[in-house]
Amino acid sequence: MNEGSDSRQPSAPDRRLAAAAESQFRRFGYKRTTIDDITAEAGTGKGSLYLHFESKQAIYMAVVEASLERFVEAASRLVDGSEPVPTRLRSLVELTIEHYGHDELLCASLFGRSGLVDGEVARMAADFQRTRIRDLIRELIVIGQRERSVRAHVNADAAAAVLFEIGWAVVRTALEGDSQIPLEQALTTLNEIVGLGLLPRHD
Amino acid sequence: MNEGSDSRQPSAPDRRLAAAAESQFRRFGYKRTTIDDITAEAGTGKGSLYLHFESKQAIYMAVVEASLERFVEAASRLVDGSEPVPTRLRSLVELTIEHYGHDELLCASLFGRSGLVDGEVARMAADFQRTRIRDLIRELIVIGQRERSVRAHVNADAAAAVLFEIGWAVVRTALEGDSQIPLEQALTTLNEIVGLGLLPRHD
DNA sequence: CTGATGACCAAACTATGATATTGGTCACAC
DNA sequence: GTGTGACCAATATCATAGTTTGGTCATCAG
Repeated sequence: MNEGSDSRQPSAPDRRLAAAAESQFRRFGYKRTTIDDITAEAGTGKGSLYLHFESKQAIYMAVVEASLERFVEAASRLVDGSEPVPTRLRSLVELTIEHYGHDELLCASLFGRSGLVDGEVARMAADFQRTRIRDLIRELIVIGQRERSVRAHVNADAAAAVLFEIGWAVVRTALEGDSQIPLEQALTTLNEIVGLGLLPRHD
Repeated sequence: MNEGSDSRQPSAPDRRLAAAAESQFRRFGYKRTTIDDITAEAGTGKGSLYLHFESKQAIYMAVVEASLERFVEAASRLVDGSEPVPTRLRSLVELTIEHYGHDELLCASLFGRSGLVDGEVARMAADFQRTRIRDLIRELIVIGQRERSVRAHVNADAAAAVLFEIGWAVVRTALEGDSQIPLEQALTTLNEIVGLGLLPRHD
């Protein structure tokens, strides 16, 4: 069995299908990609797709999940860092802007403003991403509380939800280029407010 | 001249047109309200509308501006209060939720999720509302800094922009009923983070 | 003469029917 | 037993005819 440089290499069909799907979804978006597009690129018959994935939606979600894991790996390294929690939060926001600014597929499904994907599958993909990112924030708060660098009085779930909304607003504004103030200033101000609060401190 | 209880009372045509427009826009939304609807209710000819307002958009914006002033008056009373700034902020968020939950016309133009209004005029109306609310927040911060109850180090413009995004996210989530956590808890957590920050305090 | 009116019209929108496309299925071939 | 692609119901798209509407301005009334 020669498994050399043949471009139609005999890897598992589900792998080939997933890779073809990612390629087609990134080029045409969910709405315009057909099952025939995917299976032609994967070199399988149309019906074979349903041996491995339940539906067009299911293979799209698989692509979204794999794409998001790339982001989550980088983000987890930030969460595990040693800087103050607000600084790590700021870095997480920056990484999100950077990553989503380069990943049209994730961006389209999370913000839903393009013609590339809409309807139920877009909602599912967005919920998945939101939940995953919110979990990262929660983890960061719990770590901070364990390190005693975050006030113990803060409820981790509620704070994660609130901070997610905050970070998401900044990310959305940055990606839409629709900001009232420069991004750097917004991040700095956010860092201050989230870290130190508005009230005077007597540290 | 008997100006008694006649329903077609001889008030100024621009007043009658504005009132008729508000009535029709609230009932049918911008998209479905026609100029004939408005002028029929106002008791004028169709062309008379253009003696007082430049376009359908212009009369809609006049209605939005008048409606928003009702909200701003109540909100200004909060801003001028004497409680801690984060508490006033929280009250402002609560008032916004309350007011927008009852004003479908403002809500539709600000959030743009209904079929009542869309396109350029919705953007204009939303920008107007955002700017006005952001100004209220800025005023609150400046007052707090003057009272020395807000840290002087915070840039008022940047903080107003960031806090607006924060409050807006909470308002939107509350009105969409799509929250991960109870609203009361979100408001409490928001109050804590915005007021005290995440970092330990040695007050 | 001045201001109000509503008929008019170009542009936009809507409805409808015909046609094309596509996700999913399964009988058939290997 | 497994993979395939023809098939089909459901959905989407397109073309066309008809309707509606924002804005204009000639006309009329006071």
